[in-house]
This record gives sequence, structure tokens and C-alpha cells, in this order.
Amino acid sequence: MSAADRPRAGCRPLIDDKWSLVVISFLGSGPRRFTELRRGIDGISQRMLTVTLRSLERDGILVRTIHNVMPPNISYGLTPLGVSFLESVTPMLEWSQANLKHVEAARVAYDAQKVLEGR
Amino acid sequence: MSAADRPRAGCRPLIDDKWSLVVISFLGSGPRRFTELRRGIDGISQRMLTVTLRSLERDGILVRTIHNVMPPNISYGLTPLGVSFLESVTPMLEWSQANLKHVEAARVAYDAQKVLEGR
DNA sequence: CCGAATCCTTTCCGATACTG
DNA sequence: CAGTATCGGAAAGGATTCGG
Repeated sequence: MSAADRPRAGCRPLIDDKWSLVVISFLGSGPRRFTELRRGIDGISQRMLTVTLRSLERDGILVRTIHNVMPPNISYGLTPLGVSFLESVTPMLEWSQANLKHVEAARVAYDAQKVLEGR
Repeated sequence: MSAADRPRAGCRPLIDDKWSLVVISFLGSGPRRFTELRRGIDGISQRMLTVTLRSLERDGILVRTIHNVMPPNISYGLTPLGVSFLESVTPMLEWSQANLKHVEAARVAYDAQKVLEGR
């Protein structure tokens, strides 16, 4: 990779909080309702789901749609901007899955070395 | 994008803290010394640079090298694992740069709408 | 120059209770 | 079902000081 191919140093990700990526990748397979998200995303609290959805709606990453059927329900789906973002993070998500073992091994080796050195 | 192309829902990025991506992308152009990083990365405190470097060293993303020249100095450089990670985040970093204006515009529109609705 | 240690403030976030 | 409001503990992070 040459320097010209890379974004300039110091640039920051626009979406970088704890739950946004998980929510976005969950919505990659199609719109979901609040409760589906809550049950489908392990460990998220109701509060953080609400906060995250609001923030992503504000950023134009997803849209909140109220369906006037009986009973009424609300769904969340990615916008075209959200889809393009998901596509851009997919390589990083795949890297994380593929290299989880490598990173864990590096941590174990590092910690073991620290113990040998006497903290 | 089909469902099979995507990492399974709920997977989490291995590196997702505030400063790691900035440090890694800064090191993409080659090894740097502590003070170069400190001066080159806008807004990072000395403490957070230290903490971030340790964490990334532990993860096997970068290596700390002590050069026994006069005067001695210490440099930080990406490992092959770190380079592969940087390559995987590059699309997301480029997306962030390319869509900053879009997202900011969406935020302004959202906030304006909220005001119209009377909070 | 590099970084550890301490202190202190800010922000995050889960639990809980309540509304249409 | 789909939220909002509030509270308190936990964690992040900045400022400062000290040491090799």
C-alpha cells in the first residue's frame, strides 16, 4: 500500500461507538423492529439500543418507519448511506473474525513475557 | 451484498477504542517515535498515547523497538498483522472522509426537523 | 526523551420505574 | 410494543508530577 492510497493520517471514523457497528451489521440483512434488535443483539440494554438507533437515524445511516397496520409497528432499516457504510466496514469485521485467534495469542504471549520480566 | 458475504451479525471489531485507529493509520507511513506520534496526532494526551501503544503492542499490532544509538531512541512500527489490519480498515476510513459532509448535513436536517416538531 | 503514577473530572451505561 | 426519565456505579480520559 502506498501513502497516496491511504486516507491522510489523523482522520477519524465517523461511527466509532460501542454498539453502532453491531446494530448496522445486524440491519444488513434487512429492516428489523425494535424488539427484534433487542433480542438479536447479545448484551445490549434497552437504553443503549434506543440511544444508538437515535444517533444513527440522526446521522442518516438508518430510517425509522412507522407502519400503520394493526397493530402499528415501527421498523428500522439502513439507508443507501448506511448500506455503503456497512460495505466499507465489512473488510474490518471480516479481519476481526479471521484474526481473533492471532490477537488472543499475541496477548497471551505478551502477558507471559511480562510475568517473566517480573511485572 | 448477500447475507453470505457478511460477517455474522453481532461480531465485534477487535480494535474499537478512541485512539487506536488514529495511531495505526499514522504508523501506516512507517515507524515513528513517541514524540513524533504525540505531536502528529491532534488532541491525544501523553497518557492516552502510552496506554494505546501498550495495548496495540500487546495485541501484536505494533512493535516497540529500542535503538541503541547515541542518543538512544525508541520507535513504534506496525507488524505484518498491523499492516493487514490497517488495510482492512482503510475502506472505512476512506468512507468517513468521503461522507463527512453527507453525515453532517443529515445531522443538521435531523436537528432542524426536531425543532420544527417542538422538541 | 519516554513513560509510570496519581488525582480528579467527565462520560458511559445498566437498572429501574413509568408512559402512550 | 416502543419507548422516556432518572439515578448511581464504573470506566475513560485529561492534567500534573515524578523518574530513568
